[in-house]
This record gives sequence, C-alpha cells and structure tokens, in this order.
Amino acid sequence: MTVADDMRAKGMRMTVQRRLVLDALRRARHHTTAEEISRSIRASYPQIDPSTVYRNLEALERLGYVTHTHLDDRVTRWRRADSRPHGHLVCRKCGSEEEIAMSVLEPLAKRLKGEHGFRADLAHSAVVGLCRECAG
Amino acid sequence: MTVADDMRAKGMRMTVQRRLVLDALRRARHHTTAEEISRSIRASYPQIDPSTVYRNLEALERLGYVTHTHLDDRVTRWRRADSRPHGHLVCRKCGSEEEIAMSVLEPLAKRLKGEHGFRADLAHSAVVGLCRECAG
DNA sequence: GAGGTTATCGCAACTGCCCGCAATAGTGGC
DNA sequence: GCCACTATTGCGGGCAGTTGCGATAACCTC
Repeated sequence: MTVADDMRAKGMRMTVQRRLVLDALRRARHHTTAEEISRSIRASYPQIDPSTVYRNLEALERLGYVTHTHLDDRVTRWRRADSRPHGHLVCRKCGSEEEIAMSVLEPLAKRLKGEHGFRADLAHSAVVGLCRECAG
Repeated sequence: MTVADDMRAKGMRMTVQRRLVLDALRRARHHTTAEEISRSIRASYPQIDPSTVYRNLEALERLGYVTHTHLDDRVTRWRRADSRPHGHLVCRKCGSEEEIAMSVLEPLAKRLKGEHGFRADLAHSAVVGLCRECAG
C-alpha cells in the first residue's frame, strides 16, 4: 500500500504539493523545520505557499507518516515517523542539544501509565535544563 | 530585601510597568498568559505596550521571581516562582490538563543528572500524550 | 472521457511573541 | 534638588505558524 493509496482510502487526495513535502522530508536526513522544507520546495516551485506546507505536515502527521518535536525555541522540528525515536536534552543557557535513548525516559512513561493511565509521548518535547558545563 | 532593592542591586530599575506586571502576577492565582496580564494592565493603563509586558516577564524570570511553562499550545504560561512547582500532563487529543507532583518526575531528573550531568527542569514543559479516556 | 463533489490550494490577514531604535525616565553622585 | 548616565519604554516591523475564504483540481461515477 503506497502513501497515495493510504491517503485515498482515508478520503484524502494525493496532490503535487503533498508529494513535494514528502520528498523534502525524505531528502532531509534528520529533524527539519517547516521553513526549511518550504524554502527547498519554493526553490523549484515558487507558487507553493508556506501555509500549504504547514497544512500538509499536519495532514501527514495525522496519517502517522511524520511527527514533530519541540525543542526550547519557537520552531517546530519535523521528521519521518519511521526514523528512530529519541529524547532531547536542551540547555536553556548555552542552547546545546543532546540526544538521548528512549530507554532513559521509559521508566517515567511506565509510571505515568500506571499511576495516571496516561500514555506519554516523551519524544514530543525536549527536556529543558542546564547542561553539565552550564550547571557548573 | 524588597524586589525593588534586589533589582537595583543588580543594576536594574524599578519602573511603574515592572510594578504593574508584578501586581498582575500577584492577583493571578495560578498560571497566567502574557496576553492576560497585558490586557488587565491595559484596562487601566492603555499606554503600556504588550512588548513591555513580555520584556518584563523575561526580566523578572532572570531575577528568579517568575517562571514559565509550555503546555501543548503556542501560549507561554507564567507563574510566580514562589508557587509550588508541579508537572503537567496534557492530552494531545482532548486537550485535558492534569497537574502531577514533582515527586513523580524526580527519578528521571536524578537519572539525567547522574548519567548526563544534566540538571533537568521537568516543570518547564508539559508531558504530552493521551489521557486515560483518549488512550482507550 | 465528461461531470459533479469536495478536499485542497493560494492568498491575505491574523496570532503570540520578539527585536531594533530613538525617546524617556529611574538612578547614583554631587 | 539637579545632572549625567544608561536601563527601559513605546513603537513599528518581523518571525513562525494559523485561519477563513473563494478558486482550483483530485477523485469517483457513469
């Protein structure tokens, strides 16, 4: 089942714009921003509006093809859903970012599930704090 | 030592705008938004610019008088630093919010400190996921 | 392949928030 | 009190992202 088929099966349409967003995400090897995707598409197809890119990222996310993460700035980071999930440590002072294994976050997820029935997505937002250097 | 003295000792100035922001934060009993603070101040002092409110919230945060938290929308929540810290569970589907004790988050903070030397502020961003009802 | 339905698009305007700049006004020293 | 210094302000404009709307174009049916 192709992405296009999956979309059609859900009453959605496979448009050129959608395909371009998917391609851009495939080319980007890691986290990307909507602005970056928009810019790379508009280099070849300037008539495609940034808002279309945003809406398509959301649509693809609803279908489970992409996910997004928030670090400690105002920019949303996007990645394909089939890339390996991981957590982020972001230093609020120097801005450094470190990726950490989900296994580190697992015990908290388990506890939230057990005590609150809450299915936590701990890859969704970075853990903010002070890195080793800045904590002093 | 009053807030004003503390500010002066750090080379900052106690302005009417600053005092109004502090007062608004004192009146608000829980999380507030900058927009809310701005609106309540501008009701009486319409000449005070929203950007001034934002800048003052940041200044007061640097001094340690207030902190902010991110739930799962684009709005920053502010509260006085002397209110009891706590975590948040936010459901990405129904939007429900639940407050949780910091003790639940403590073990992760301890582990991040031990394994990565990272001093995590786990009250800074909400844990996003699916609540008991939406997880099904 | 033509036609009708409606998901999606491009556009323009808007949001919460941030920033540069010239004008203003707290502050410490006299 | 008055002055000089400079932190802070209001303002205009920018940024990432969102939304309403009329026009367009994928899709299904025949």
